[in-house]
Amino acid sequence: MSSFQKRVYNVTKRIPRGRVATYAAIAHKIGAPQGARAVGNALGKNRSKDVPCHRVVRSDLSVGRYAWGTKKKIQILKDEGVIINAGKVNKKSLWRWQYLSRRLPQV
DNA sequence: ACTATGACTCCCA
DNA sequence: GTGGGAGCCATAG
Repeated sequence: MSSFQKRVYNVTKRIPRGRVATYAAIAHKIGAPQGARAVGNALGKNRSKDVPCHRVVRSDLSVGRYAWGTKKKIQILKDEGVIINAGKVNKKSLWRWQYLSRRLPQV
């Protein structure tokens, strides 16, 4: 596994249940601010349950793709409490990295 | 080394 | 809101 993939997975693992992050935000977080597409490639290869790749969405807040289907991705997110309207996740569900060391803000 | 591909994004009409 | 086009960068072949 490449070091790029490791970085993507490590950051993705830190997204809490009930929150989402964007491909672009992850790319930026790992020091590749233009690498959103590469992040998608890396996540697309993951099949491990340890990496909650269903919590990664597009910048426009539409859900995006998923190895087991978009339907499944939406279903899991809803189960986790993420509100989805007209195919887009609620802004309030966006994970903000700067809150990492604080208590989870109310959604 | 080079080309093609894609779980993306931005910009403009 | 929508659709097309270009730019982007890690991978695969």
